[in-house]
Amino acid sequence: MTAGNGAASPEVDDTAGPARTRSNNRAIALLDAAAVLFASQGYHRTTIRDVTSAIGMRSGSSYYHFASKAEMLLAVYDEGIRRVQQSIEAALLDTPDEPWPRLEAALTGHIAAVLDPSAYARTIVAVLPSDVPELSDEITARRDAYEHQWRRFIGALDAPVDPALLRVFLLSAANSTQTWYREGGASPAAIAHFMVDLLRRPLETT
Amino acid sequence: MTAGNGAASPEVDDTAGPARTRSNNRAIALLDAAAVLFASQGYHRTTIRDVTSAIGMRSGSSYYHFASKAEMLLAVYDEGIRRVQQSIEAALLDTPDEPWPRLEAALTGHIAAVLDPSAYARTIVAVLPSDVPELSDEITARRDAYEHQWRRFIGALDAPVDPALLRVFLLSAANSTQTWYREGGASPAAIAHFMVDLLRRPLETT
DNA sequence: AGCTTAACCAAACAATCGCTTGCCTAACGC
DNA sequence: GCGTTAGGCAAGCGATTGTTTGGTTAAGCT
Repeated sequence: MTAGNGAASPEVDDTAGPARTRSNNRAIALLDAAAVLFASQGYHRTTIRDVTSAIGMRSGSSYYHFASKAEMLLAVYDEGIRRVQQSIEAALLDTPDEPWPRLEAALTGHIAAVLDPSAYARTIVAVLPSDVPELSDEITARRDAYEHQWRRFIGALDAPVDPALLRVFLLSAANSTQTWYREGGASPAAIAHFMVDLLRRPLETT
Repeated sequence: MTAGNGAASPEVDDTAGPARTRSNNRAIALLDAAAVLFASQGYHRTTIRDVTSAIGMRSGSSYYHFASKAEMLLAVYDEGIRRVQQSIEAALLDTPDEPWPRLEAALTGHIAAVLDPSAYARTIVAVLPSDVPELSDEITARRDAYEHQWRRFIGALDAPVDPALLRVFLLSAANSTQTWYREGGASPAAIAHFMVDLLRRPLETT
């Protein structure tokens, strides 16, 4: 009697949706919804009931796929990092093997991933290690691993500046797009070009 | 069993602390603790019990000073903005009236406020409007008002770049100090100088 | 056809949250 | 001294949270 019409189906209307097959794994749909909610509302404001009801599922069923809310976040996090790196490699494909163009391409890939509506990458920016103390170490490790690979892009420039400072500034500026970007604005490539241009060309007017 | 040996003093040990005078207003102590917790843990992970027990007070007593948790955050927010602006004006005092030095001084003031251990300004960076939907409008208004005044610093440069983009990049980079800054690192003035230098001097090596 | 089991639901659990209520006490103005 | 009241405590309220438990259904192999 899951779909009773006389009695109440209190949380979810299950009239729609594709037919359930055996291993039509809804864990992915769960992660998709979780990514959007984690990215837009943060970890704490997002409840398991929010995530499950977004795909027409009851809250308890989530625990068939993920052992806990924290583990669900970790799965979103991993997929998010996978997608940023994939986006960067895609942008690097048709790029000449020179330091500045490579940096610009990497920034393009990073920004494109952060602005992607799938929201997986956005979760990495939105959910900080301090938000989930129980996962603080694991989240920090993943963030560090990702940021560490940026050293090669910065280091290759051989510029007369502190590479660590330049790295954090570039990444934080790139992540800020998530805050102010609106539909129909400049493309990720244009934004990345603007950033690189800021560094290469002197702004001095006098 | 925090202190009690015979009977229970379940939450707080009240053996210490200065003598209570009539209007020795503990609302300020409450705000001080709230600022630290909001900034380090975020809004949702911080409970009224966390804040009150940090200063040896019971949770209910908070509502004598603040009507709600949200109103408490708003008070921290207002004080935070007051302190950033005050910090900027202090840095501008002995600065020549020229665009680039003024921008550098403003950045110095902003960074110094964000790194201040009082954590009031840090709360502005840590707590986003989307974290507290009921206060979204009020928080956004305060953020916008603050960011808006940065237009004069950027606009005065008369540089050949999109001033809006330059503004968000500079502010997000300055705010990022909160994430990576560790005790004994470069001074706010040095960090600000580094940022301005990135813009003024070309990094091109070839 | 029969059995297994992936996948889900219904219902409740204990814990914690923001917040309210009623009471107490001591500092202050008169 | 005396009444007022700022300031705080003790205790609990209702709502919501992450999570558990036991049952139900149908897909898929044999």
